[in-house]
Amino acid sequence: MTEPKMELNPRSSSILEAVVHDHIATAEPVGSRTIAKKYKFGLSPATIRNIMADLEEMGYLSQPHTSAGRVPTDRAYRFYVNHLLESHHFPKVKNPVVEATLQSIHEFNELMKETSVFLSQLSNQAGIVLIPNLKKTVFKRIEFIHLTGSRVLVIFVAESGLVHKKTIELDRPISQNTLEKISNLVTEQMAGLTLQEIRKKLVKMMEEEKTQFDELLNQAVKLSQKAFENEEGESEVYVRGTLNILNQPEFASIERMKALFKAFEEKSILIQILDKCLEEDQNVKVTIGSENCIEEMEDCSLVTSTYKYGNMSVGVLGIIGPKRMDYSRVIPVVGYMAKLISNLLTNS
Amino acid sequence: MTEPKMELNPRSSSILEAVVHDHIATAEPVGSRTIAKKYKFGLSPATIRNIMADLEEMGYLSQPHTSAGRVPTDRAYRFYVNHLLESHHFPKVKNPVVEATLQSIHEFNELMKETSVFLSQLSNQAGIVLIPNLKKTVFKRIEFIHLTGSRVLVIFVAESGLVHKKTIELDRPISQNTLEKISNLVTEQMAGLTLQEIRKKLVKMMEEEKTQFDELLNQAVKLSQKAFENEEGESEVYVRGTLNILNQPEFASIERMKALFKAFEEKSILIQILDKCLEEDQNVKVTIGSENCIEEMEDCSLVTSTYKYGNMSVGVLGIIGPKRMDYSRVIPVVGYMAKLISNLLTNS
DNA sequence: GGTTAGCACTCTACGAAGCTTAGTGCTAAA
DNA sequence: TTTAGCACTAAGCTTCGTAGAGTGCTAACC
Repeated sequence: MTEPKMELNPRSSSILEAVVHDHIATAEPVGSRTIAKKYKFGLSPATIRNIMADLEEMGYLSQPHTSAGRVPTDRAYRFYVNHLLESHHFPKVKNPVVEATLQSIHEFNELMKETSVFLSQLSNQAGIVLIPNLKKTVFKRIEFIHLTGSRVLVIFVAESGLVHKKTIELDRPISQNTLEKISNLVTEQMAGLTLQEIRKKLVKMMEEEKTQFDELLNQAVKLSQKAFENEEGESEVYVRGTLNILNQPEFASIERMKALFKAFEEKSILIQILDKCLEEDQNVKVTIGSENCIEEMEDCSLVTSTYKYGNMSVGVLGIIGPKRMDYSRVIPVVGYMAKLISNLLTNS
Repeated sequence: MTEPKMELNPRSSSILEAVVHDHIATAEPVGSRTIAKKYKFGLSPATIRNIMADLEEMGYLSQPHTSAGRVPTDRAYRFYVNHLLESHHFPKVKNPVVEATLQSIHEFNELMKETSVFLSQLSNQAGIVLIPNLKKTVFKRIEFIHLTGSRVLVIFVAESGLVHKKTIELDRPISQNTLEKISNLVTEQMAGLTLQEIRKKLVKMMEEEKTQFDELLNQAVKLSQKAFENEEGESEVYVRGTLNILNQPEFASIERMKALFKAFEEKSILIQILDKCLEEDQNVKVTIGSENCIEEMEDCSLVTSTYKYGNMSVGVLGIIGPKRMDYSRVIPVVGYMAKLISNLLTNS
């Protein structure tokens, strides 16, 4: 579906807005009489019927059945979001409690978990946060800690405050003392680099190491290799407040619900969608219904925004709810939270 | 409700078993005709009706309405689990794929997450795992790592392999170098102790420190205090495979579902129940319906077992599903997984 | 005395019929 | 171009009747 060539004239556009607006409020198909009564266009139901018939022909509205009112299509929501919502009419969002609470959390993952909770509470939808994966990370420290036997815990600390841990298994035990030296050595070499740069550097170090044999360096390279292998893909996502969605009338049917919860349980689906948002890196992005290409979620919309560490977008946060959501309330919430988190990450 | 004084005679008992068995299989109220036909007692429906009426009087069966068949009560399930299931008839559970997969996971939390997935898959119910909290932990290393400014990452490593992290904020920055020394000092002092013992030791060290002033020791004590404060209560629980429960006919009603998912989202409810299981520390424990005292879960049963590190029970794993579940299949699964995890934790 | 056949009774589930209601499309007049 | 009017449609609700499953009770049977 492409945008229709034919422009909507102002009157049709207003009617469409009214239909979308009313449907968002009531969750019911909207009839011509309702529009005529509630919204003072000075037109009779008959006229509005004609216009609605036109809008249906153009693909903006559809009828569940012959004698029902009209329901907005995905295209209608898209038009509504792109052309009818005016950002200067958005309510200002500012919540001191949220700000204070988030400021008091020092642990990165805790911060993000709490963020997803607030997103869901402020929007009355489900809140989602995609945690930065290591690809986007500039490392600050790499720490090796001895566990049991030849098992070693690796702690990655990113400049952004993100902490990631991993366990690796060696051929033979290494003492905590040596591990400390290695930690410092590796950190010295790798601090300030991204995963990709570290990979390159590792190759280079291996070659150097061949010429000038150094036991410690040798071990350091080996450990780093184990530490950094298989570490690109891992993304994590927090979803909170899914109950909010359950309360929406459109998910009263068990089958819909199941499909949706399947998508939530299979986090990989969500990650896939959110990764796409991260790549596109828009301010606040709205993905409506089937635009997200996941069958289970064709009744849902996402409102997302990337959040930044410094100048780099490192993750995505937002909300997920039925297509029929109050975009004018939700969009500023997501924008607000993204800015808030970006500030918190960058200035701390 | 206490156990009834009056013993069930063998015939009533068999009939009760048949009713429970059939209801588990069909999810429908069970009538006298069904029992007479499917289970060859050599009795007519009328006789069975009489017996079922007796069983109802004794509180083992109930009727949804006058002309429906009978449904087992909680007491019936309890009797079934306690007296009618014979563990030597349980199917043997052994799954090489599960064993191999779990063996290959080195990270504690990953291991537990995967365990909850396997629990759900093997039982066709929702799998749950309660992670050990620090109360039950014997510490092995405590590591302080410098983050940004005066922020310090604390890594707790338990003997069991459990790794817990936390961020603390100091009055003023401390260099990584000093932190390393403090890490070693604190580890030296605290290794092998439990949280409670560490608390005691900290008080003692504070007093000592007053008499013989030592800058490093001073800092170490301060950091430890911050690290160990507010760390008792935190429990974590993994729930996987909730979709399995959605497919059970008794949760076809939206309202039931919502109640259940509310309980799942509010992890604190689950933690409360599981903590109780941990205290009681039975082998495999079955909690039926209203026995768990949580209104939202009165249609559910839990089958749980503690898992051990060495001789100490440190956590709980199990499954959660409708009361009407196949206990004879589920109980051995939980037992198997508990043993498997205990072995993995202890011998590694 | 326990067991069973028979029968009246009860309640639910299901479907058809009928009514109401919301909303449409079309036509003809303003 | 707009509007009033009207015929039409489909869904939802209610009512009613029926079929079916299952019970409890009684009386007969072994």
